[in-house]
Amino acid sequence: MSDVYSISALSQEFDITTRTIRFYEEKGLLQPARDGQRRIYSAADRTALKLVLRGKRIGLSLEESRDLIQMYKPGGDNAEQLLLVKDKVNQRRTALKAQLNDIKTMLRELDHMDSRCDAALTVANPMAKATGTKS
Amino acid sequence: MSDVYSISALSQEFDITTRTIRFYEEKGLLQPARDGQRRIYSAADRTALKLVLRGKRIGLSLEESRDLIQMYKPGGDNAEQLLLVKDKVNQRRTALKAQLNDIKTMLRELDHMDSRCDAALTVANPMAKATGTKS
DNA sequence: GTTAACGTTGACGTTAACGTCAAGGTGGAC
DNA sequence: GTCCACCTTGACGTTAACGTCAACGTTAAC
Repeated sequence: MSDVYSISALSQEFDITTRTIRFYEEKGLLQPARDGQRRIYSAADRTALKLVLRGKRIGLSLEESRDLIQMYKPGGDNAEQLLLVKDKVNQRRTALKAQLNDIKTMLRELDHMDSRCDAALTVANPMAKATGTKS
Repeated sequence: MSDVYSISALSQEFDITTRTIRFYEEKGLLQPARDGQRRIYSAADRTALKLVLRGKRIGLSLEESRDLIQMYKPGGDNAEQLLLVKDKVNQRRTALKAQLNDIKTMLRELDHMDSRCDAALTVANPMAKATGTKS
């Protein structure tokens, strides 16, 4: 429950290099506090880092993740800002839904290929049982 | 229903440059036939290209897409090959399911942010109606 | 027969996202 | 006080995925 972290602690937790973490700071994705020279990461910084890494896993660029993090933050702006954020949120949501469909389609195709492999294997060796990995 | 395509026809259809298509060939993702010098793309080539582009949308590298395309192809190999393919298929499937969960989580968070924007807007201006974009 | 549209092969440039290495500061353990 | 593990800031290198440009072949239209 120590709610501050060193750079190496975060790098170990998420299995990334310290260089990567510093790089994210260069790009404006993180703004850790300092103790003298040393970087001190808060729980919020850690959360932001998690967001970036999840963003990477789903194919977002660092710039896109930075925008998302920005949207997460202040919240209490004027109406114009809020509408702009809402718009961006909805754009991203539309993109994610499309991506979700792409993934579902590919999963169906992989299921299909798996079945066909099983079929071919059964023909080659009717005694062996297919390993059930589906769903 | 013309089942062959020129490089520019495909580039227009998918809104990519001809350079990109040639690059994919360099990387072994496409192997179009030739009419003299000219590249001739079959329906199968076109399908492979679609797979690559979908792969990109969901964050796959070209190398990963090439592997997937390879798995789609022959089918009638020996048992050892088939088991290897089955294994790769299942690895990819596991990864895609994880990615699917990441996306669903992010979609939920975006929904949440959208609601909070609406709430903040309603406080600022109780008369205006929120634009329903959800689900 | 020449022009315009389309194609070809290099070859070099660019951007994102880090890796790698050098040179040095710093704080606690002994 | 002197290691040593950890941290710092540069600065240059690298890989993937193309963009861009030059120089040239080809073919259907006029």
